[in-house]
Amino acid sequence: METAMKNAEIARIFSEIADMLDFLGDSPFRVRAYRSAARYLMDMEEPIERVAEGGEKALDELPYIGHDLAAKILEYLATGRVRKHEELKKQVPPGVLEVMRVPGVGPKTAKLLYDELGVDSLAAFKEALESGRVLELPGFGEKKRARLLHNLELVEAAGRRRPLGEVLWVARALVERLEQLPQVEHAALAGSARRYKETVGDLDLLAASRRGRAVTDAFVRFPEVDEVLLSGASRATVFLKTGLQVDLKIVEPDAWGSGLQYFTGSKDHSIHLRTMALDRGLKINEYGVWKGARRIAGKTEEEVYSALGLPWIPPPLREDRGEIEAAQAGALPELVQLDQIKGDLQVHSTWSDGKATLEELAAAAAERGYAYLAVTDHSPAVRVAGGVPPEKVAERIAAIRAVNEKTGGRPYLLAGAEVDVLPDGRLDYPDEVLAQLEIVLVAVHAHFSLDRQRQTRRILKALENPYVHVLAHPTARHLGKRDPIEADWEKIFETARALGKAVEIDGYYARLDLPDTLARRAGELGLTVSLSTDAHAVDHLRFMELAVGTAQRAWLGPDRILNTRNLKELQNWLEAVRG
DNA sequence: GCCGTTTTCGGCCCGACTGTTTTCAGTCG
Repeated sequence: METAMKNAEIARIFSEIADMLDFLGDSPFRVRAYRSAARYLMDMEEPIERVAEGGEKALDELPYIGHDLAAKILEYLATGRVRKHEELKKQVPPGVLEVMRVPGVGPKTAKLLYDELGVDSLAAFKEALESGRVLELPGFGEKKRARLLHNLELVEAAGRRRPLGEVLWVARALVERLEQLPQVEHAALAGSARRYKETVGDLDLLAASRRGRAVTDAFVRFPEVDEVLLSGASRATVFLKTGLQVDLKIVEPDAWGSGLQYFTGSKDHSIHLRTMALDRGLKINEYGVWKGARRIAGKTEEEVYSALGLPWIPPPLREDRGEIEAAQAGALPELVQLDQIKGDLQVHSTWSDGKATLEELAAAAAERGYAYLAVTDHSPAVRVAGGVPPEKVAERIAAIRAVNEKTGGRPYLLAGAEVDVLPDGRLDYPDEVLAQLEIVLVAVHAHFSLDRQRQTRRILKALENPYVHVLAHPTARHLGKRDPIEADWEKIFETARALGKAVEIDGYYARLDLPDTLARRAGELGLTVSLSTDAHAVDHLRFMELAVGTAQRAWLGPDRILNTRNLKELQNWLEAVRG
């Protein structure tokens, strides 16, 4: 399988260059050029070194990459560094970039904080906010101080945790590399990433080998590794060039199952299991299940669970949220699987802010074996997203139909929209426009801070519109950047249920919205759940795996999921909603 | 720094929101 590790490394360098230029007051257009290139590199699945085989010319042909950045990519691939990046780092204190990551702090504020108060780290920023020293600065008042303090705490709470989707594919690449080592019998991703937890602090990898030292020796020499924290016979901890911490543990092949169980966690789940074991006169550790000095299980995870009289429990359920009791009762839920998904129910095209044309989306969906794809471009209120004005909707629908004509409807593109919910709950398209669309999603994109009551009323009103099918990314959160909006979800779910409408799990890696716990509640209340990627580029379609992982963490089975249905069934459902 | 039925320099999205301000700067999307 292809891996795109270098893409992430170069993206990080370009993104840091952008931040530093921004701080130094360079041209905002140059800053944006670096940011766009970084984002493009992160989005692309093809390894950049593969493109680079075609030389500077091939790189130059990529969007957002011109003569200059092509040269910098080649420089990085040849030397492992970019001179401009190194030079800027001498001019900008590293902590300043952290401060700029606090929402509400841009380059101007960061510069002011640094020049006037010497703020060069998050800690110094926090001190300046708490002591009130910031109030000396022009443009700073009490409200701003309080807001920035809150945002700082948000960033701190997110800590070094990263969205799962930022690291999952990196993890897979490392696992493959481990599997190729001759001393390694198996390798796997463990930890919270295996459980599809929305954010991960570090990566936990497990390898089975009789020669641990040789494995860690090889591992710390992987080209992605920047710094080695420790390396021994049974474990190694490193930092990758992307700043990500990776722990590798090695167990004997006979202990593979117990090692995998132990390092997958969660901690609460494992503690619960160990307590159960003690009640039966057994002991569990990472080396096996023990009866006295005799090992009675450990080669596979199935064996470990079976030793406790339990069926194997899928990792996304392992949070000690009732899964062990359910397993004991033989009542583990059937979970939806990625290969049961027949289509993606929220994607954006070049008609609004997507990077892919309708034709490109159709081709990418066909490649994934999808039967259908809902093209749901933005409505005009989301200005930054180039929303489609109502008078252009008919033209857009015609363009979608034309693609279906051409492809024979394989996959079938549904003419949809992601319609903004205005602050008072009215929708951003009139009913006669909504009526022309085959699928209508509604979503909040602004006015996040309405109080709970007004926010709830706003969403209920949107759901009550007879043309609406799905409430998309309901909480509007952005991992590590924006809190979920406050609303009475119980009431919203009950209303959606009564109206026969669906709620969404948006699988875009920075959203994962509904979050797992709310999605579980939605499932318990009998709601239909729509899975999507919110793709703005064809490569984003891969985030369906994250939507499915989140659905699994929410205990959702295929019968709860709207897009496990075939096209005809989906169309029947869409029509039935409108009565 | 990218891009171009403008091929070579000038344009690059720009309005809403917030908090602070007496008319606006900074940030965000």
